[in-house]
Amino acid sequence: MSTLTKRLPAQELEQLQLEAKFFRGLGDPTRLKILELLLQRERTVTELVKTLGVPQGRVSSHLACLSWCGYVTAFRQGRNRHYRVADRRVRKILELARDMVSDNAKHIWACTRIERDR
Amino acid sequence: MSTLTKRLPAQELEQLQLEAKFFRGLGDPTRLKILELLLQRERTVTELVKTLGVPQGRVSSHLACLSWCGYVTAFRQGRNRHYRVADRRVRKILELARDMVSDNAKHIWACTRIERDR
DNA sequence: TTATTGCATACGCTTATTCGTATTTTAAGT
DNA sequence: ACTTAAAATACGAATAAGCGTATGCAATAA
Repeated sequence: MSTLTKRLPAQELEQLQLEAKFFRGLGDPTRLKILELLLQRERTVTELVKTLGVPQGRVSSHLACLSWCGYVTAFRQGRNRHYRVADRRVRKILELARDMVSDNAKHIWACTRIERDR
Repeated sequence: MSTLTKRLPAQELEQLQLEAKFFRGLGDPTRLKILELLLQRERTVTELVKTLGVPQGRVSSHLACLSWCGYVTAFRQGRNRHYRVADRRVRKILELARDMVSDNAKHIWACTRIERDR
């Protein structure tokens, strides 16, 4: 638990923790790839599993995570559960990030405080 | 290491990993608070330490992280090292996120796949 | 109702990330 | 050159997050 806890008003702290958690939702390559696929078109879990080549359980977990953070929504249709991107802002935020990353790729790559191969 | 490794072209995988890492750079409340302070105005490490109430070493580490990701830049002036936000897009991305978070606060809070009190 | 398909969740393990604390490096000021 | 303020880095301990595997659950179809 961060030392911030002791210095910031509870409400502000909570807001920061929430935002941090929100960003961590985007901090995994599999989840980013899922979002990319869902930005193309809505998909079922099974479709994602097939495309990604990642075990079904893990895909579901990642989807749960994305859903909690508000990046995607889901609905049932027949036997399947369809996922789609929840919000226009998702595309915006990803584009902004991609922009910045391409400007700073070498730097980020060199950073040792966050591991790379994940 | 994610299973994606085996299914994606190396270059695309690397791009995703880079972006994920980039977002994880924003995935800590202390770093978000630092950015918030730097968006107000440029500051030295010592000033940040005083304001945050966080040990100096840790502030420096977080700054290093933010710097590698391209969120901040620094320059020396006299004895001090001044940090500032590197890019207009930083403010944009944070505002976008704050927007989305305020729409989804309850959901994010309930997510158990990412811990909250950090 | 039973079987089956599609999806969500659980659990132990491994790997990342942060923290606390201490130490080292850097370079300005004397 | 020497001192010292300012900042960066190191290291072990603690916590978080991801993975593989297995199991549970729900709803449709038989």
